[in-house]
Amino acid sequence: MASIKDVAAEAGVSVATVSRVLNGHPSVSPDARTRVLAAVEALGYRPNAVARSLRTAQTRTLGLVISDVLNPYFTELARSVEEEARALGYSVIIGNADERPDLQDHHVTTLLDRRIDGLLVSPTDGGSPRMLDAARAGTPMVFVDRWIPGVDVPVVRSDGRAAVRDLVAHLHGLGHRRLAIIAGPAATTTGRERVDAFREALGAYGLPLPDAYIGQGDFQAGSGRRVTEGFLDLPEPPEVVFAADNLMALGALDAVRARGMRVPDDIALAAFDDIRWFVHTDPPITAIAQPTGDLGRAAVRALVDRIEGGAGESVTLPARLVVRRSCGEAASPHDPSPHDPSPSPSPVRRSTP
Amino acid sequence: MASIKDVAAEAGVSVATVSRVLNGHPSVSPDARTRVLAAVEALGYRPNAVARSLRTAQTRTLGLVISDVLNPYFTELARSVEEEARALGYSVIIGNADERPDLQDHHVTTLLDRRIDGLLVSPTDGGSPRMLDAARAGTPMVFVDRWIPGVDVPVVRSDGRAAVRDLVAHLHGLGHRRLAIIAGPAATTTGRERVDAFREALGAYGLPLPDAYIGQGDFQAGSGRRVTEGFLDLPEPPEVVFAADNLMALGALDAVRARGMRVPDDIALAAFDDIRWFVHTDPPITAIAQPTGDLGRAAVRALVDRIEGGAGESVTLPARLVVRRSCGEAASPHDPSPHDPSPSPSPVRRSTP
DNA sequence: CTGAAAGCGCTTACAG
DNA sequence: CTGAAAGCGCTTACAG
Repeated sequence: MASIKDVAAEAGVSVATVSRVLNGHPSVSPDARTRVLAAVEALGYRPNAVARSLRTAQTRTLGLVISDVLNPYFTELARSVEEEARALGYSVIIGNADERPDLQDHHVTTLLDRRIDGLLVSPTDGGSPRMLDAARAGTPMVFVDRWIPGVDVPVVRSDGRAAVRDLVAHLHGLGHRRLAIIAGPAATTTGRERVDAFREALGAYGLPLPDAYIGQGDFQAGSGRRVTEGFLDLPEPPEVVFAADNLMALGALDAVRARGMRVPDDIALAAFDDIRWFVHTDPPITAIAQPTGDLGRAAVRALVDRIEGGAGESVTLPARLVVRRSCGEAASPHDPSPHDPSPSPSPVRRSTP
Repeated sequence: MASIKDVAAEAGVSVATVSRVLNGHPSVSPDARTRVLAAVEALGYRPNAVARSLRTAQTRTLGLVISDVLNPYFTELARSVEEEARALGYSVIIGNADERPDLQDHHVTTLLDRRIDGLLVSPTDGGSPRMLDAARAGTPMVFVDRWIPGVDVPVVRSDGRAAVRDLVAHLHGLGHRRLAIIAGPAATTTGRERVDAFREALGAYGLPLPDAYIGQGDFQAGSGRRVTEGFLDLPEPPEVVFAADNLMALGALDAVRARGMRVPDDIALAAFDDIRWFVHTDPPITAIAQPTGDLGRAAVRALVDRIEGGAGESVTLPARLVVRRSCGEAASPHDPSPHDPSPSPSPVRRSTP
């Protein structure tokens, strides 16, 4: 592969001059510039980013460590992150932790070894030593979606509290009183917060959230299935299962189906994190939708701000409830939720007779 | 951040010795080794991968350019690629082309500039000049899923021919005679092959595939919707729509639903590329499943083989038909397809009454 | 077993 | 405007 030396030789100038034209430095004679450009063209020369990074001490690369690529929520997040980063002149390297702290650590380490300019992370756990070190050592960092309390790092996330309240209001209005939740790992903020928000919203209606109605999941489908089976085995099973993410909702659906039961007739189901397929599941699933694309973009802007020496503001965006049919029929033919600006068909429109 | 010099000073040895112990070189005295290790520990030293790459001319990194991260098929492919690469000591950088040739080019260029050791690509189009150049220039490369004819690069893919034949047999057995397809871009091999396989399979039953029944899609949901609307507007609409990927099937579902029609009663639907949600859609969707994980792993092995000077064998794995209910009820209570080793519930088991 | 030195491909003060 | 030179952080023949 041609190097800058080859280009210099071909153009009859020094490597310094080649470097200057490549970097748009103003003090280069028009003649030199054209000769260099011609040489670049002739040799198909492309600057070696590795060498450039070593010299300039910046890689123009962002690391993104997500908890699970197979979760459409994170996939969409990753896509918007890459998009915004590209717009700002950065590349992004994604590390998938698969909800495993050890894998998360592996990726953080690898990314740091590559000297990425900044790190975006949605922590799988309470924070590995490596990540905490990085934060303390001053690596520009921003948390997205999930975060670690007590660490001085901006966090870009969405607040589902209001949406969860809307959901509970919706469920209560439908006559449901025994509501259960499949929680995410207690080590994650989203794992804890969604349970807290749910409990709080239930409290407003004088409803309890007994321990038996809190199933411990891990944000993966398998746990959703197991927890739901446990709920169904209870002497008094819940009337509603609220899954704290879409994959656990998938597992819940599997469990209900395996018993030959039906949603919402036998048990209602709702999920955190909306996905396109929820419109077409049987029945369409009521879900809380995050402004995923906005989160990804805001996170990148905050991180780039930090990289450039800024403070990197934290951002919290609201989530919203999207009512469909998985919790039962609405009382009126119109959407009872004033918080649903969804352009999707009215929830009472049935896709099955 | 501590450099190798700092470690050498701390340990009281030369940087050469530090480098040797870091790289497991045998000729280092036990004493020097322990001192170096202690210094590394004390300083929290981590080798700079950028510098190492510049010096060794290898990055231990693979590039993966996929057509669309939002497509679960590619997400799963990416995951298995990363997994196998990690097992072999490589990192992978993913570039998402979003089915756009210009974006694909951007990522190929960026990846090459970073001097990745090898490139795995599922081309969005007939092959950009940059990619063709890279292949010709000897960059170790392997095509996954989609490929470009006439380029001397191994391809790891799955052959859906037999599964498509099974699908057509299934449809024919159900009494369907007017079968349509939503094709992928003609510039992609999978876009062309799936139509060819479909036409061929129809031919075996003496069924035609008229132009009006070939809709041109782009592997995105929107095109699936538009094409399906076109089909439904035909004086003689098809009885079956076969979507060449899962996202276009989603669009088709949207279109059918928007008309207040039902699958399979009003029109049957089948898709290429199975996803977990297809079990829970209304109705469960009959699909052709690729051995995605195996493809990803085989592709990495082929690429690493190339990188290490091997030939990098091409691999073709069979896809299989998974019958569900979206094409109508099977005649017997048992799965009529002998090609479906799926552990999923029997296709005639109804999840809705 | 160990260290001094060269060099990977760049960028960038410093002189001119 | 231009070039020679230093240096980024490593690895690795070459001598000893």
